[in-house]
Amino acid sequence: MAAATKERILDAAERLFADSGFAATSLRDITGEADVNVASVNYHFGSKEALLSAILERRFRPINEQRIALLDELESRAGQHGPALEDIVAALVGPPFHSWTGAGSGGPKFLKFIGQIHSQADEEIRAAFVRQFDRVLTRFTAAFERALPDLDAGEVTTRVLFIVGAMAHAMTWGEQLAARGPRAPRHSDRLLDSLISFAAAGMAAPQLAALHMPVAAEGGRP
Amino acid sequence: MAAATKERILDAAERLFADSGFAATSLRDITGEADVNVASVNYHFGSKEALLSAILERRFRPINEQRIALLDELESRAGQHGPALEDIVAALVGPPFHSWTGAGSGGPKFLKFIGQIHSQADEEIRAAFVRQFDRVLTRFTAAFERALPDLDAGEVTTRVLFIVGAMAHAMTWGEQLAARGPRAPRHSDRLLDSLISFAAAGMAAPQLAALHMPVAAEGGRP
DNA sequence: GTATGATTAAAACAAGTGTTTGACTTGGAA
DNA sequence: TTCCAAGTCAAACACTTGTTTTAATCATAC
Repeated sequence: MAAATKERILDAAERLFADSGFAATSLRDITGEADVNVASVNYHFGSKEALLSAILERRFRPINEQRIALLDELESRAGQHGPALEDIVAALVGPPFHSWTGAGSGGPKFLKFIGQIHSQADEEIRAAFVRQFDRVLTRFTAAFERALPDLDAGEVTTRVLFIVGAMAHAMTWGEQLAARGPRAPRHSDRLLDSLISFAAAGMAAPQLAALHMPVAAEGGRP
Repeated sequence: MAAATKERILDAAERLFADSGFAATSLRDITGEADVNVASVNYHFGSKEALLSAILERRFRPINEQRIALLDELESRAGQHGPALEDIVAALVGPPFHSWTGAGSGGPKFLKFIGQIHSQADEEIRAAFVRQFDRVLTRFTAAFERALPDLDAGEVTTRVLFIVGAMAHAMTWGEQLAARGPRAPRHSDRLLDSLISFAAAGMAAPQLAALHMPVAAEGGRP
């Protein structure tokens, strides 16, 4: 019964964190939903924060490993010019989406949870998350830099940030806006296709060469 | 002294909400930072939730009004084809950025606060925010639809969602990633320029006509 | 001057927080 | 059967939460 309890807590917590956020969800909300005793969270995980870490570990590790595996494969197949832009984008944003319909589990709530986490500003949560994501960001930034030699490094990082934000936002709000009738945004596979084509085009946009401040902005930033 | 207290509370709360989120920030954190009594929040605003509403009101109303005013002006100037894509994008994402350096106030923290709010999944907060933003979303979706007649309506809504997400994410995380040395993302004016050119290019991306599932996906979705 | 209404202050409120305790129940191994 | 570690449970822990109360203070009009 031990494993069952742990899993039940993880599932319930993930669901509730997705809906209400980390701080606004109490342990009693979680244990109530999971139908277990309050003390079991601290028995199995140690603390509420550690529970969050466990969720991150369970879900994001496979996702980030898949991202990097996909990128590895793309780069080994590609010629000296590196993989195509769309493929890099797909390797970056695809895994979180596929964890939806993927075998193990997840469910729509997990997409919302990803969106939540990506935008949680709490220092501790952010630290735990950045630790997981940093290697991915570095690898993909490098890949994009090779595919887009006209952009300088800072611009590439900025645009990767845009892509991740677009993804997270769509995940968090997609459900809510699905009620917009004919103007409702797509979701699932179609949403992923939209995101990939949007992000690839955005990535490939020409870099404006200091349009508004032609000279003053050229100096190094402290 | 009354006005001073109210303003001090608003400023402190905005700053702290930006850093830690709504739920994780206590009234005592706020009143401590603002150097006022705990009771003054409930005296001046009525409740913690109402304080958040007051912040939204103070900041987002002018921003959303400016967005729509800019769009009005663009459309009155433009020919029958409507305004240019970049201009629409700029009218959408410019105002929140300019509230940074703009007269009244704001400060960098306000950008982070916007990012927070845009991604808060709490039902009450979201409701208050959507109320403010819905008109903007409708107007801009219509403008984009006219500028991009090849996209269907749902796709336009989806991409507006992407843009808002990219903006919010950059605002929330930009500060954190500014320490990335040569690969640091830009911020302020440069960040806005990057966002506009990224978003306009993404908006103009060709719509994939059900690439991966040519037939099966054509049926209506339940 | 006093009276008056608005603002501030200290203290207390009940409810909820994450966490810990210690007794109780299990399921197998010896 | 006896034993023991693993797990569960109700209860309590100390503390924080948003809110309210009541008294003190303030500015200002009379």
